[in-house]
Amino acid sequence: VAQAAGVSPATVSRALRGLPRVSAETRARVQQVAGELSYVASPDAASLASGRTAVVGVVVPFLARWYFSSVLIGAEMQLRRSGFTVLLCHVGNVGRTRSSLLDLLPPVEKRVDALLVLSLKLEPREVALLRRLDLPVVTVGVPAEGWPCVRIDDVAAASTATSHLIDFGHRDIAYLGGDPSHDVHVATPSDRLAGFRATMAASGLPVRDEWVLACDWTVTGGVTAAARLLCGAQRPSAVFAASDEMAMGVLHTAARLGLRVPQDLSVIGIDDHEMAFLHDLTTIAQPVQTQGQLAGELLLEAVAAAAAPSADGASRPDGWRSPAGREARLVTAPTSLVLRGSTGAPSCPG
Amino acid sequence: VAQAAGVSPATVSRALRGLPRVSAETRARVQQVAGELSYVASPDAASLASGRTAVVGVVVPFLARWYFSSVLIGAEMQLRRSGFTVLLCHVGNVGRTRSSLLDLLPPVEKRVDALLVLSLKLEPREVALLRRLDLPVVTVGVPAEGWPCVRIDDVAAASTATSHLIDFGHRDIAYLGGDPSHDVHVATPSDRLAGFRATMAASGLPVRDEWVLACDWTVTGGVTAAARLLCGAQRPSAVFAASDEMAMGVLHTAARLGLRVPQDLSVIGIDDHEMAFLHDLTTIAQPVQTQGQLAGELLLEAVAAAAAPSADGASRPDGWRSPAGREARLVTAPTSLVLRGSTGAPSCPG
DNA sequence: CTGAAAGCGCTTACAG
DNA sequence: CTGAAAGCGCTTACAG
Repeated sequence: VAQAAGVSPATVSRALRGLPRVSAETRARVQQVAGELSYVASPDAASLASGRTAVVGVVVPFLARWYFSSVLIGAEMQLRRSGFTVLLCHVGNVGRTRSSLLDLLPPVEKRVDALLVLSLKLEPREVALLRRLDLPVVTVGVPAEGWPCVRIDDVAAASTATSHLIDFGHRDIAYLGGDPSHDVHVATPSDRLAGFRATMAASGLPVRDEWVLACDWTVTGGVTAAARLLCGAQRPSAVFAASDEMAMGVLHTAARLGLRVPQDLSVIGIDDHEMAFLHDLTTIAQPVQTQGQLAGELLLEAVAAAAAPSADGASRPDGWRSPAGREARLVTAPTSLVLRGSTGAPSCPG
Repeated sequence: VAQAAGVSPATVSRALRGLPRVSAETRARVQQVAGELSYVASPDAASLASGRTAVVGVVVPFLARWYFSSVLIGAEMQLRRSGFTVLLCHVGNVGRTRSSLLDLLPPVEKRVDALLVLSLKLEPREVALLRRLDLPVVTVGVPAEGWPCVRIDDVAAASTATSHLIDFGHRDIAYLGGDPSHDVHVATPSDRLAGFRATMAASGLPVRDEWVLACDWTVTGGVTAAARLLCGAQRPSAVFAASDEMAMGVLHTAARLGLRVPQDLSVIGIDDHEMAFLHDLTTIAQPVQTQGQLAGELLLEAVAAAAAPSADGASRPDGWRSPAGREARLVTAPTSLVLRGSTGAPSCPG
């Protein structure tokens, strides 16, 4: 350590961290010496002594998908601004099953101050683990277990998309988005399906079971699902895909089948994926990176609250605590319809 | 700690880590108790005491691009297999400049055993910092400073792509890929441009300066570069884009201009991006995730070597060390031409 | 094979 | 405002 600079380690510690009880003069000297030696405090020792790590674990199921990597970026930038670093917890999937948080978290749990969980469907044992860890948790995409959450209004987004198709005169509309029961581990926003169904019902339109397709949310998933959907004798005049990646897959299959878009088939997605414009895809845009940023803020708040619970807890009568502070914060990001060329009126309505 | 289990902390430590000097019986008991208490050793304390952290920092310029997130996944999975965790060092870019490793590394440097650097153009001061840190470093994409590196043979890949176009009869070929001097911070594989030039020269074809375009390696970058390229009076009959994302942008612009592909314009890229097939894009495939995995392996080797340098160093005469061990390992991943519909013979050759 | 002791590099009350 | 002391939870030689 840099005590060779003339003072005690305690003073160095205080000076470098900007704590109050140091004279300006001493602080300046310490800072200068530290700079010259390019000294950096060891975070491990600091966290051992202080109990805080300044690290946040981010649990993410698919690092390589646009949505997840974008959320991650947003969160990372926000957290870094406050001096936090991101430790990756990639829930790589092996075949149809994914690695469990039960295996993933142990090397991480004592190294982080909080956990950010992106759209993961948690098993009961995983939830139990998370609770036992007693770390602040924030989720993105789908509310879970009463933890604070950042997401969009999936019902409204799906409703907007569905209405858009209905307004064009479509009646035979298919939905691609994953029957929740089929999804192994990603917590799909099942509200999107609910929004679709509700909007169809409100317009007096039937939803055919064969036209509600489970899909793994990837481009290739969209390709194969669309093949099933569009090759039958009866085919819909429009498809609402719950993600742009699936929608792109649908467009690809439609093109291979010689279907004209939007005359023979309209397609709408959700996301406004960075490549959606290449396919002239109409979609519901959501601010993905911003959601990550908001999640980062929520997490910072949660860490602060966990660090100083006595601030407004101990000083008040016991009953006071729960009513105000306990409400799980639910932040809803705005969405908007992005009109492009993949939707239009059906060529032979009805 | 779980010494409530009957033995000393030292024994617990040895038992749980599988060290030799413990009886099978004791070990079993300790493991059981630890399991019941769901005890996990604190990595911070461990690293403080042992000097090893089991964490690797990954420096990545663009988290949201397919290439980088795929490499990251590959590396992460490989590292996790050996008990290592990934700490993210995202070099977010602010406008035309990026945040410096000088700011990024301090919170990370004492927390990691090694550093993986993905295609980043390092400034002299950053290189100096990296050297001073004395951590094992491995790079991906572009060899740097003699550190071990995983990449593809960029010259060969570019040569294959260029030859492919020439074989179709193209003579007027443009290159999109970033003049190295224009690139602020990503270490573009300038070998690709070199490979292009060499192959053109070998066929006696001229390379026009206006047809070698700097580009930021994104889809939108490809769109705008192509607009510049294809609107002029003189336009090439083929474009070789150094990445699929740029190539997709070119295809988009070509379509808007009413050019037929491949009759009016052939386009080839490099990557075999997961969405390349949607655009029927001919390309040079590279195994991206695998490269990440290989980089992870190299990093593990480097960590092991750093941990036990005396193993074959101290026991030999001094001169022995350098010759054999110092060679920087350079792993080259294979590439292959993926033939799709975006390339063909020009409609009016010559 | 096992335990007692020292120490990793910080931070945190506690005295001055 | 500053320093001396204890301790964070492990690991590592060193004795038994």
